[in-house]
Amino acid sequence: MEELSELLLQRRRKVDALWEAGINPYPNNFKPRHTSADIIATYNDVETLDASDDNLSVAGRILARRSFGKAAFIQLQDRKGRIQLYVKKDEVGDEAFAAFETFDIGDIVGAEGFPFRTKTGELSLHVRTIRLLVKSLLPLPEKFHGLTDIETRYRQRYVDLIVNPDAREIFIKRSRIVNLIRSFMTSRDFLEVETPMMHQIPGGATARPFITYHNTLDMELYLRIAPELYLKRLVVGGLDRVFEINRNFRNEGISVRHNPEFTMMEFYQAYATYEDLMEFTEELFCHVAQDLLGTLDFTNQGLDISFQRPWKRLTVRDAVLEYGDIDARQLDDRDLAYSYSRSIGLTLPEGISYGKLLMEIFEEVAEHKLIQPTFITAYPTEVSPLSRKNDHNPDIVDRFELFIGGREIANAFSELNDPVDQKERFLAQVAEKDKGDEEAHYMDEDYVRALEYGLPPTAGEGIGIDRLVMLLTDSPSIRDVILFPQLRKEAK
RNA sequence: GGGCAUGUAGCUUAGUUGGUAGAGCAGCCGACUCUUAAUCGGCAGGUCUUCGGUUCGAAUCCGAACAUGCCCA
Repeated sequence: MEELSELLLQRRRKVDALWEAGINPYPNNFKPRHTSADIIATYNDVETLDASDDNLSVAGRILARRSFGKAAFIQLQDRKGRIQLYVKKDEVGDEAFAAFETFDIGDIVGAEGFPFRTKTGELSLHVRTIRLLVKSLLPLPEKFHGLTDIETRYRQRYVDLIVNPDAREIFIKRSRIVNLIRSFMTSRDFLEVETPMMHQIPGGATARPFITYHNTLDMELYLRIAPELYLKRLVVGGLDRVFEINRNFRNEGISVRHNPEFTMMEFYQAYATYEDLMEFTEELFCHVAQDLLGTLDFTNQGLDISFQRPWKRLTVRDAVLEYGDIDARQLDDRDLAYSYSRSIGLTLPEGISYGKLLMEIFEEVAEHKLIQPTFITAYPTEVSPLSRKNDHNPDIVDRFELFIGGREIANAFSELNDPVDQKERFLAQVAEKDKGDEEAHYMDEDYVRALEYGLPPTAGEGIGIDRLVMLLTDSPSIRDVILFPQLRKEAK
């Protein structure tokens, strides 16, 4: 038997009393014809409301209540916002008013009435009828401070959404951002597709996968770490421009920038290069920012950020030279570069390859300083097993990553479409895996077979949607832009 | 995985040197027909995250566990 506090028992007794009086506390026969925003939009600028005999109806949750014996104001919240209701005993009748007096903050009600302005000028609904639609059993957080405990905000996001308008606003903006991206892609003649989330061979990224199991097929499956290899199979199949906005899963640490499942848009365009995608990315991001924020200049965590084009472009090497305390002669010499890595506090394996060493140094000295949008190019071939080698220098690939606010936001490259080269790169990855690198790529024979049929020259890109939303909503943690972020089991 | 911090009523919190927990909001009862954190009077609400230790005595000191946050890996 669950022990309930007096507070909770009181609410349950109210429900029992309703059932005993023959009243269903959870009816579903009220259809609101208006929202709070409809009413404000229609009447806010109307001078004289007294003569209005419009009959409006709204439904929503009671957030606050100010009673005066035979009349009361309540604040109602619906999906569009909040509106004040004025309930007067003379207007609704003795019986309905008596019922109204039992309503609690948190209850959901339906009301009909006419618009009017209070003495202080607030547009409100003068209620003719009001009734209970849902009896709430749990008390809401207090009205002034709201819910601030961050753990409860994540665990009980439904409460957060009720009482914190800022939280609601972030998720409304998130939806708009995704819609803007989708319509932009569609307007450029990209086809939206859905590829498998459960992979027999996890591929397309350097990451550890989650493993699951299919009973009937009696086999292990991996939650996808990226859709890349499937999307490129579609380009082989003649779907020359495709995109997918969906979840990826990576079995790695959790931080303010990482959630085990996160949303990525990947897209592939045949007959394009990674340089074309830099232009494309600038256009896409500017389109989204302009529509969402009305500007290309905004702040993120106290930093001024500008999307004004063109965006800076730097090679990995030049970024290290610009932001690190090392000159070209040292950086280009493997042993001197290794010494430098030690001097800045990195402890890397003695035998680390030059490419990996360069990337470690880049991440340490440059990444967090890339505040304004910056395309970093010329990645080492060995850390880019799916990218096309540069025509003039086979040690680097035609790839960029986009950094904004010190965070990686996107990753793109001209695709490796030489099946022989691809097979060799997979074999190199398998060798790394055999040496104990759990993040190294798996061999995917079918993907190589697809390339043997011929992948058109193509460029592709992945954009981290959660991080983009963080950027555009000025959110400090990825958990602020994911409705239900991953947490440990709740303590009892 | 490591370091630091936090955990008190439904929510937001106070709690001094160790002496058996105090408030605001929410709730309940009462008054009030234009409030905006409404106001006024009264009442009730606590296994101080959990387990163990020190002590005559622990919310407070010590240890461990659990959860969360930040930083690092």
